[in-house]
Amino acid sequence: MAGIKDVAARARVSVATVSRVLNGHPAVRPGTRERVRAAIDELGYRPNGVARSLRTDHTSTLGLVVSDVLNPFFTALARAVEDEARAHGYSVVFGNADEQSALQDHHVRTLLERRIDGLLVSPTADSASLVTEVAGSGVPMVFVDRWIAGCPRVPVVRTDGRAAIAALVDHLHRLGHRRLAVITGPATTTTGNERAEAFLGALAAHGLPAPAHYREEGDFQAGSGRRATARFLDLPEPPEAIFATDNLMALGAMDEIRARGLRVPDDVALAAFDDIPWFLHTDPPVTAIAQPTEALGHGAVRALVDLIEGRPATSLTLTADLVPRRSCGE
Amino acid sequence: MAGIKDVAARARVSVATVSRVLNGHPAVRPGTRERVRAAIDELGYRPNGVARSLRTDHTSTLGLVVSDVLNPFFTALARAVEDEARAHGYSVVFGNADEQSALQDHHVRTLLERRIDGLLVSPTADSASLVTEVAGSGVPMVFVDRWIAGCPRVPVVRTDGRAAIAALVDHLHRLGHRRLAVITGPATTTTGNERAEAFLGALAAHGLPAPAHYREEGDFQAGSGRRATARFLDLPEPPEAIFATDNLMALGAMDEIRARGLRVPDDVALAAFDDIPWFLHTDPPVTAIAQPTEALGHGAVRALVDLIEGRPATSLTLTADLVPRRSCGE
DNA sequence: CAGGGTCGTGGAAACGATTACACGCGGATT
DNA sequence: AATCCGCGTGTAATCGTTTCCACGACCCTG
Repeated sequence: MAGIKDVAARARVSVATVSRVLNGHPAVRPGTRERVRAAIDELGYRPNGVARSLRTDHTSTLGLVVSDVLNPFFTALARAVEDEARAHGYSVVFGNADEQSALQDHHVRTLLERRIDGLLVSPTADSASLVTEVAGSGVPMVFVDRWIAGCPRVPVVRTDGRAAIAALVDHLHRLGHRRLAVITGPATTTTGNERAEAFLGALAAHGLPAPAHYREEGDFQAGSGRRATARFLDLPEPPEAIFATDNLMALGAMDEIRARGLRVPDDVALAAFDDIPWFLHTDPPVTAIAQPTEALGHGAVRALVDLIEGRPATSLTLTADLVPRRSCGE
Repeated sequence: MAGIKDVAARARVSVATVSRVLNGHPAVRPGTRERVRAAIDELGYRPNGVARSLRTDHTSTLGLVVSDVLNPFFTALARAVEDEARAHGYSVVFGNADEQSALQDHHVRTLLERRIDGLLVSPTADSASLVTEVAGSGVPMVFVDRWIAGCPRVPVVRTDGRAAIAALVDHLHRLGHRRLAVITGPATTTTGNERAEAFLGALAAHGLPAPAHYREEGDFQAGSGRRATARFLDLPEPPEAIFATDNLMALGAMDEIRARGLRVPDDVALAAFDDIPWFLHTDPPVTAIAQPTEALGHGAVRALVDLIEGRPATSLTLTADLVPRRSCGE
């Protein structure tokens, strides 16, 4: 492939001049600029970003490590991140950790070797990971959705679902449900903890019981939601309502409920954290807690870009909304 | 950040030796290797992939440009691609074209500048795009799912849905539906055309009518499915069944049907191309044509890696299966 | 008309790795 | 004993850019 030297030769200028027109440097005579442009077109020259990055020490690339691409929440987030990043002149390299901390480390490592300018992470569990180490190392980084406690210098862009969860428990209580169960995320994720605690707190506020067997830990994937639901339904006194702390576990819960020939909400009510388009069309439509996913992605990128460009970056906490549908009853 | 020189100094060897242990070159005395390893750890050294890529002229990176990340089919594909790529030692940079050819070009351009080793594209419409130009330029490239006619040297990894579509028309016919409508993809996409033609062909084989007003062109996004369905339902004699050629347009169709207070399948039957987990839980479950998405992603990466490593690459055509559910009737 | 700016351009030194080549040393071969 | 070979290591060129500095031409000012 043609290099800058070839362009220079063809345009009868030096490589320095070619570089200048490439980068929009003003001190180039219009005529010269035209000659260079022409040479570039004729040769089909494309600047070598690798060489440029080596020289300038930045790659115009952001890394985004999410825990599960198949989760519609994260794909929506990824899309929002990419849009905002592009608006700032960055591209995005994605890594899918599949909820495994080893895979997460793998991606962080390769992203770092690629010398991305900044890192967006929605950390999975295990805080003994590379992420903690990197957090201290000066690489611009921001947590999105989830975070790791004890990384004080890393901004967090997330949504606080506590009010919405309280509203959900209100809603369930008003519909007459008293035995409420929850499928939490891994105890090692912040979101998992926060959502579970908010739920338990809301139960207490209503004077509702919160026995240990009405709480199962899942891993944010459909299979675990299904298994947790099976254990609930096997109880001598199964819950009247189940709250899944993410959409995939809610999907698994529906699987199990349906497999047993039970009906939502008549036999058991269901609600989920994270709203997604499909919830409108399930049988019945699922009441969910909607995060402002786009704002989350945009805010995270803005914080990261601030950090990269040397401005102070701010954490950002958004709020979620309850979207009642039929899956909890009338 | 520490460089190879710092490591060399600390281990009291030359940079060449450090490079050798980095790359597993055998001709290093075990003792030396150990000293270097220790120095690397102590400094927290991470090789600079940018410099390495410049020197070696490869980046161990593949580019994947899909038309819509929010489409579950493509996110499943992306995941399969990433898995297989990782198994071969490559990482993947994704670009989301959002069905816009300008955005697609943008991504192709930046990927090329980043000097990715190979490109996987599911091209959107517009064949006058950069993609066609690149196809001829010697950059390893393979088309996945969709392709562009007239790029003879670019392998295509895709699924042939014709048999499954014929089976679907059989299925609909057997259930008593006679007035069948189709929402196609953009005429400029190969998949859009193939699916529409297969459907029309199957109608003809059954002696069913195929009036022009039973065919609407969508853009593979939910909104267009909804609008097309609205036009169908406004017809004096609306169709008895609607076939959406992708899952998002099917979602839009359900939106519209439900908004009018009609029921699936009693008032109108619905089927979709591309099966996704949510279709099991919609009301009613929708019959779909399932592509072997994983095999598609894996096959595409293998073909691309073959190309990159100088082996002959082969096109691959898989087949799809009809998964009957309740949305077409009993 | 001398001195000082500005403007457009070119020469060459980085950036951080990989790798061809050279070298010194010890053991085996003759 | 002379030669050769292979092993472990170092020196330095190289990849394709950006960018600092220098330089000549020109214009302005005093």
